[in-house]
Amino acid sequence: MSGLFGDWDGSAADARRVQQRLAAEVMLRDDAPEAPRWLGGFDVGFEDAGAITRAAAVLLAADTLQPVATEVVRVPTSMPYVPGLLSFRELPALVAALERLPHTPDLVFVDGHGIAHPRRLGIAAHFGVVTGLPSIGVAKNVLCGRHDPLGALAGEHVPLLHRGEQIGWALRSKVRCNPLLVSPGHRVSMQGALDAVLRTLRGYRLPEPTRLADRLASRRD
DNA sequence: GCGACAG
DNA sequence: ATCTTGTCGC
Repeated sequence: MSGLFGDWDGSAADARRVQQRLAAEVMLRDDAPEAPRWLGGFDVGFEDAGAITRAAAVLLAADTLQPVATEVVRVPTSMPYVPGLLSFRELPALVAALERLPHTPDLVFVDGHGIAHPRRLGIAAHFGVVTGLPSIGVAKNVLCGRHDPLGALAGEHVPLLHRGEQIGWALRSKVRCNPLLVSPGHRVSMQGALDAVLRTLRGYRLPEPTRLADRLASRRD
């Protein structure tokens, strides 16, 4: 593949065309050959009033969920945030951080949506397609679609629907916290995405991979 | 035409 | 996303 965005000409209209083309390559089946050994957590933050994009990558052992390596990459911010085009702004930094990890993750969790996107190519799905890695999107807010009211207990979940199809799940990951929006990115099924997030929750609203990356990207750690 | 709109 | 301490509620 020629780069993260193919032959994108830089315009918003063309970015949407590129998304439609890449969305056709998304694979929504669990085809992981074996039990994942390494998990990856990815998120982006900003410095200098947005002038610098700060990408964080965390590698965790799948069995213990303990971090074994972290990477932070800082690059000049290339474009403003445009709803629906988040990956064009954040993906380059995230992939750079991925390439610096000592091991390639077997399954990746990205802060943002997977296929729960107008053209079914949120940043987690885009990340998966260009890297070829199984990926899952974990977002804190809805971009498109809607869902029924959610129960108050941790673990309760309902489908996130858009144009008559399920694009993800609204998940109460922790009591008294707003639900998470979970959606498959690439090489993961709808059920597989939910199961993977449930398995990596450890008492916080965010699953460990994304929670640790979040702390690094937002300067807190 | 009028809102909504990941991070 | 980010600017930012204490504070209300469970």
